[in-house]
Amino acid sequence: MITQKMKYALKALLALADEAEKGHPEPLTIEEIAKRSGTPKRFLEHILLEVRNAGVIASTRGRSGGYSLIKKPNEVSISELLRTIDGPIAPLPCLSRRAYQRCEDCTDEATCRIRKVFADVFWSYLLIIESLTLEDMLRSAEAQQQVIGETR
Amino acid sequence: MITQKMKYALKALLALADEAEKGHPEPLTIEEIAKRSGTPKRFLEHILLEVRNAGVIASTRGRSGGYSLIKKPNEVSISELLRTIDGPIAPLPCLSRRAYQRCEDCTDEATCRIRKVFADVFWSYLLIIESLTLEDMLRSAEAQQQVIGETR
DNA sequence: CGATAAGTCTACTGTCTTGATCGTGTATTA
DNA sequence: TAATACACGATCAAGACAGTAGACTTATCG
Repeated sequence: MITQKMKYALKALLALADEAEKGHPEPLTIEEIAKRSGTPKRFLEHILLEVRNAGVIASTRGRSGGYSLIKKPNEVSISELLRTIDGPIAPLPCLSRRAYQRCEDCTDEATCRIRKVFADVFWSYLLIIESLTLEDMLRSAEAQQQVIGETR
Repeated sequence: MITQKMKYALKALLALADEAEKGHPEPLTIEEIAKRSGTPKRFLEHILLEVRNAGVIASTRGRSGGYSLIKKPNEVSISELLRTIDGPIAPLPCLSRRAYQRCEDCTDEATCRIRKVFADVFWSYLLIIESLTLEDMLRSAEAQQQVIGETR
């Protein structure tokens, strides 16, 4: 299960992408994004900070400030966002590339049957999810303009 | 990430399956399984209970009692075990068949872009993992006999 | 210059989940 | 009937999850 936070992050990015598509270069305020995405404003602050630190969006301060998308939707990787918000996506710590951790009581990774089986599943899964981008969400069928109301 | 509990469950099943393969029909005691799988004994009790309630293993009480596998390894579904031990495997509650739950603030599932994208990923993922059985783990490469030492 | 509208940063707080442990049961059989 | 095994509910500590709150910085408008 992906977390609530991840859903909020996606809704926020959808709101920003929808706005950018309309040719609007003006940033959206946290308040505005919160309204459109149905996210508690104070919680959204934290989420946007994380997404910004991941280099997907940029913020400007002061009057008429806000957030805007600084990548093209087809360059915003969903799996990267998942890692940023929810942490490693590997089923086992010993299968994670970026957050590798040896399983404490594991004597031999090479012969571990649990690792072996989940590795196979995981590689196939990665192949699918690594290719997903924000663009796939934008183009997904005849979705409404309204971001609010998307799966919470 | 799968939980520690799930890893323990898999190791316990591997121990039982290894034993069954040797033509041993005698049940293994919790104590024995705990030793072989490196699981805290008192914790393993609960895990085996759940696995038994799922119909994968059977228990006999009293002297010379213990647990034994009552399904053929190729009939023990890893995804079912995952659901039993770790809960739903769908990325969103609204995508789970057995544990379906409407997302609270979702006004229209049919047009939800988050749901749509994750649905596509999920179906592909299901295809892979639903076919996995305990047998795949048993036959996985040249694994050692010893269950202990498998990925924790 | 100062009021105001924005984002930033550090804490904190309930509630639930995870990973256990403990005590006390009940069933079986030598 | 004592010993050996599983059964089951209660409890617990630590961490994750979802959110709140307060104080602070930055930019712009009048």
